[in-house]
Amino acid sequence: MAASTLTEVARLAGVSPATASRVLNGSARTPGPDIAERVRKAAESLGYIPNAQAQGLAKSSSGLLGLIVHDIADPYFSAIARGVQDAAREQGKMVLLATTGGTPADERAAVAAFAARRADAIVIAGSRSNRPADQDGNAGLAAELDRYCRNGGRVGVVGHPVVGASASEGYHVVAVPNEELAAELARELAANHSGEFVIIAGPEGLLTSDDRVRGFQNGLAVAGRPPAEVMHSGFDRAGGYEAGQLLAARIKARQTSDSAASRLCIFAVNDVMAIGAAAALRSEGLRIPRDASVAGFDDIETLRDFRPELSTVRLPLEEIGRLAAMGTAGDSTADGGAAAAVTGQVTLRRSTETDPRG
Amino acid sequence: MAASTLTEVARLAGVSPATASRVLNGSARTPGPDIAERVRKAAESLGYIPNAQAQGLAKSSSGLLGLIVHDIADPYFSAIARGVQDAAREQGKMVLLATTGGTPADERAAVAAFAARRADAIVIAGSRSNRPADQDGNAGLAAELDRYCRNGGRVGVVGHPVVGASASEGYHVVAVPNEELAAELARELAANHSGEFVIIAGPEGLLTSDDRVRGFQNGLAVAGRPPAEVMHSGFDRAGGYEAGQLLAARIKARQTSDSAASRLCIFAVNDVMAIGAAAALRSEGLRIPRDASVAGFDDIETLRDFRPELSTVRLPLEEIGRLAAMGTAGDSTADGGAAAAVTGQVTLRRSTETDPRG
DNA sequence: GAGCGGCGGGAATGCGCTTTCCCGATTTCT
DNA sequence: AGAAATCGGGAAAGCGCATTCCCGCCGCTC
Repeated sequence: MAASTLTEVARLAGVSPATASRVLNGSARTPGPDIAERVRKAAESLGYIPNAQAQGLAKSSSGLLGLIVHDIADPYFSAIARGVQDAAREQGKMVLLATTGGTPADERAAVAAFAARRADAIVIAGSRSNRPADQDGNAGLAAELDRYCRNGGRVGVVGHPVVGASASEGYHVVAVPNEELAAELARELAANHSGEFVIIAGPEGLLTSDDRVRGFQNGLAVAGRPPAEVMHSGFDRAGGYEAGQLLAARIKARQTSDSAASRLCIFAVNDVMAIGAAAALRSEGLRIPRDASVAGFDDIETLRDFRPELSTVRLPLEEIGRLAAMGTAGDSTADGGAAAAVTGQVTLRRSTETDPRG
Repeated sequence: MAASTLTEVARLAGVSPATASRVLNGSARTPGPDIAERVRKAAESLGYIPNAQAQGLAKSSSGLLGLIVHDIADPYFSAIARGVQDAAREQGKMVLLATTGGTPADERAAVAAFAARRADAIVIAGSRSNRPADQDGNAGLAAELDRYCRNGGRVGVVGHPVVGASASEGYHVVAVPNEELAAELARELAANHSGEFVIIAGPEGLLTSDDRVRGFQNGLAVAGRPPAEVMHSGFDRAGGYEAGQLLAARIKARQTSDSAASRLCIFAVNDVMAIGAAAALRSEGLRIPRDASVAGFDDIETLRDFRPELSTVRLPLEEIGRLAAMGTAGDSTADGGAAAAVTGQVTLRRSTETDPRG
């Protein structure tokens, strides 16, 4: 018992399918009011729901917006997803979700699937990777995206252009000033911390992580500080926790050997890693900011109630998602490859206070 | 420059479209190996991507799974979304996302949109509402869902059946034992708390909230305690915060007037509300669990690093999403209206400790 | 060796809708 | 008033694919 079709509606209304189509789905030509009314009534009584697949097939455009994220349950991505969803709704589109865990091969598959569904646009969130192991995957992804663009698809990328993608038109990237903001964070921290800095980074090759590391080091340099040691770990809470454990041991060793040692200042390249690191320190009996400072990046909303309040860089995640999605609308050459601008804000809070009461 | 079509591939391979279709998309009849090879090569060289819309139109099934949530950025929903996404992937489906803010009217629209896209199944997460104001909306939603089911759609609901929906086949609900678990939580808390209980609930009529409140009260009764006062507020952090402010004032008043007053035990019907309440108390200079106990519900992953650790009821959110999505697969009468079972676990942590060192 | 079943392939139809093209009936302009 | 422009509606041709039906060919049996 399939849903009723436009033809049935037309027959019931005593008009041609063409006319029914014109009245029910926005057309340039609007039939007479009496006829329109009749059609509408017929549609109503039949509970007619237009078949979007058929519509899409006929006008070759689907009203679909593909969204690719690493993990929808990660608050970073879900915030972006909200923005994308918002924008999509405004454009009268629906969003198709794909989660890939950040694997270029999976991302490629997702792009292909979106292309198969003839999605009008694709938004890719999530750090690009430059690891040697992802070389092939990236090439494949780039090829797939290029093909998609050549076929008239529009793509919006959050953060970095896809590695190796030729910046053909239809491309749009929302640039996040990770490097600049990390540098600013470093400078501000350096102004208050006399001690040593350590960076807990994600896997080497993860562009977002690399950018933030580089920016932070630059900021340190500007402030006349030596470069911070960089520890590579997972880009998630577990990675932060792991690195935190290592650091905890080191901090404790230092405290005993050299009681005057200045506090370590730890910069984790994202908030969840920072939380992980903080948890590790705490589980080792260390307190923040008394025994060490900890800063993150992103300013994840759900984490704002964390104590001590995390110093971080606020990123307008939802806005970023919006922009990425919005950039895919409109005429295709308006901003071929152009980058929408987004700005963040260094936000110093308790976790890096230097007059530790805690 | 649209993507290449099956016909083009067929022509290039020197076969008929029928044959090309048979080799490229799983068919019962498999053409000879030599021909298959030729077709595959042609497809490859043309970068052929099957048009899912056309496929769907032809075999009337879309490979789409619709997911309806209140807000994808809410960790509760994003956890469920992950489970749904997982299940969808296993079934070779893609998920279509719709966020509605919990408004039945919007939910109805989303169902209609999914129906238009001929989604094979729809999963609805998020508390059903029974408010008088939602009466009409609920009726509309129920009608839309029924129509969808009659047309062969399958729907999975998290928590409660949609208000007013006739349990036709194709329906599947993942029951969450909110009431039982809340009762258990109440009993366990009552065993350790001699003081008064207060419940911070969501808006009246929100089924999930109501269930948890009812369960909690029952548990209290079983433990020989008088019913707790119920404060209604928003179902989110802000709501919890607001209620928390009121309670903070009360707690402080009590502390001054009656120094021997026992600590209040606050049950917020979900974790984010509990966090909000805790934040409010803290901003008023109160400490948990020293000045009051706080418990939540859901055990949101991102909130596990909150301090004091929140006592709550662990719900296997991801699993719930999986089950809801899985339940929509397979033959339609297997469990007409049946409920998949899910169980949670009361998890007492620091926020309700009665020997407060904090 | 003639008849028959089976198999590999193609022609054709239809999924439900949009849209161009066309045609008769009004209008409108010179 | 006659011609041209306009409008309101219908017929029909796809959109890209799956699938049913059909046909020719092969090997098989008796």
